[in-house]
Amino acid sequence: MLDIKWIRDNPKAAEEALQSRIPGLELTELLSLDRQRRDAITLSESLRAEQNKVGKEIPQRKKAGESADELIARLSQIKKESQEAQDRLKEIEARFEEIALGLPNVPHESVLRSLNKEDNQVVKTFGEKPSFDFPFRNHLEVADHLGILDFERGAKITGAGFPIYVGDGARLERALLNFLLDQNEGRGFVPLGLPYLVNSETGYTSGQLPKFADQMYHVTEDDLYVIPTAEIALGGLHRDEIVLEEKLPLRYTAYTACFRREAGTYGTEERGLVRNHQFNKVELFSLVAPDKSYEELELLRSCAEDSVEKLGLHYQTTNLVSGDLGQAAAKTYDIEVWLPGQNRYYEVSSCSNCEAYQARRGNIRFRRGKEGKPEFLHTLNGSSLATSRLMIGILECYQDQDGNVTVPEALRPYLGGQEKIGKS
RNA sequence: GGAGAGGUGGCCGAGCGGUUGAAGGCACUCGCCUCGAAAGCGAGCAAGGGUGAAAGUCCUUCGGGGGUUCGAAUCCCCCCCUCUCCGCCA
Repeated sequence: MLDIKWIRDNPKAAEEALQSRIPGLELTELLSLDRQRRDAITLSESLRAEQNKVGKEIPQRKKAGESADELIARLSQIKKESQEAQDRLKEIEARFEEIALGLPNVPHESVLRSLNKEDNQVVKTFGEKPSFDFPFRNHLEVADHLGILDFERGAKITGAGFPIYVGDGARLERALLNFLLDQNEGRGFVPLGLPYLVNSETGYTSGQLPKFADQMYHVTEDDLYVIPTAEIALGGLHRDEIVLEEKLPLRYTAYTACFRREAGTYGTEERGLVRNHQFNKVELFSLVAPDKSYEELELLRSCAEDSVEKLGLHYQTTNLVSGDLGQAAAKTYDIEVWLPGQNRYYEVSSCSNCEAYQARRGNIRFRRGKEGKPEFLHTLNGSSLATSRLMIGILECYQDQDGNVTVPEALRPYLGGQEKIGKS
């Protein structure tokens, strides 16, 4: 949600900024509804004020022993008009919200305005593309050889896109999760175990609802949504709260499974673990004072980068162009690991500053000092990291001639010192 | 899932149809007092929104939504949450 007052005062700037994300977007209807909305509020409230005023005279009349019948008759007329005005206001507000809730965030000034993903700017590169002096196997071939992933049976018990991790595959991924959680906890992020199902209010807060409802699994019986990322649950954590400034920044980390319907991405060449309906991810989430949020974004980014570096994988970090940003983000860094089997970089982390977009939707505020007015704080999220995709990188980049996989050193303590994954 | 109790301001807690946006207390802020502090005394202390240059003014909000009524924190209906007991269960 954007600040309607800001849009009202800077309609041109707002429209231009949003057009860098959605070509041809116009704010004229929103602005017109805003005008209508405020007019309707004024009318409705003045009628209500009169209603209250006349209402207060009635007990006085009665106390004085006079008849109040005439006042009551007048009041019912006012009440009728007032009711009509309120109904009209509700209608206008519903339409206003429908549009306002659908608008994405305004890109930060350091974000290149472009609709072309090709323009994403590489801001950092680590390592180099690995080369192999033996016949290279992609992660599916490695996993098949080692017997550590089972897609067929995953499809049997659920459907396509629900892989099963087997034996050392399961252990390796668990090692990744534990490694990342320990890293993050060491950086001062409070570990949380989160619900995987969220209510619709929480869905709205993060910006997932209403626009992307079709990307989430929905438990209609209880009207709960299955989280596509821990970010959604974390966004709801401090909903409707006013936190004291000295509590900031609030930093959290959590592992959750993530569930995505991936509607509309059917039939891609993304085989194996690249894109699934269920995958695992460790998330970082910060709530900070507005003047600290861009500093915090760099922190999230460096945490994620550091973890990838410790795993020894080649990656690049990009500053996304406006057209590639997620709904809630004002600025996003993607960290992309080179996956030789796909012959391209793939996102393992996305770190975003959502500024006050989510805070406004979820009414998450803070107070400066004891006297200060509550203000919206800024929220940020970053993956750290998507372990399913990391698995691909490890299986492909750490394979040897015999099809075995060397365990990255950073993970060995999490596998009881095991150095190799071989055929079992 | 069944039965009961309850959800009021930052916190505790009164109110149970009409100047109650809400008594009282705690916490907090300012002033007095003090060498300083505590205690004591005095004053202040919700959020959101409309309008206005501002002072102000008006509206909404006592878990959420609907209803009864001229008028609801107070009465009725539905839902959510918390607690206790029973059932079920990892």
